[in-house]
Amino acid sequence: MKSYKINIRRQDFYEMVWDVVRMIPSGRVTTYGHIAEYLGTKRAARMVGYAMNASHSQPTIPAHRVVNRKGMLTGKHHFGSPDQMKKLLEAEGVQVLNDQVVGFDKLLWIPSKELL
DNA sequence: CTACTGACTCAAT
DNA sequence: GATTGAGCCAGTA
Repeated sequence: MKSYKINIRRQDFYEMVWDVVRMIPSGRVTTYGHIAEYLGTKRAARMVGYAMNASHSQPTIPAHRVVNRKGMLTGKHHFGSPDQMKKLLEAEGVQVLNDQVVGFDKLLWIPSKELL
């Protein structure tokens, strides 16, 4: 694990986000806000989503495991197909109902707590 | 350089 | 409790 929280300003923001997302265990999900918080800037939740948009070049980024704080699949439309995200989640054992993660509170994976 | 936008979140009404 | 407005940072026009 790298020591973040200090170099955060812009340069490797995307890389850090990607690293965190890559660490998300299969069958678990996390939120933009938690990732941003882990990176130090809690208010950079939007940037996390922005980084996700740039993760298209990074096939190893399970962006489907990243949802908003309510567990809603807000970014599903940015996948190839709107059903892609749901499909990927279900393939990992995550139930998705009405664009929302079922049992989101249980499946929530917080980097700063789970990873430590 | 200023303005607008966005896979977000929080606070106030 | 649902809806609305403002704050936030980075990228693009």
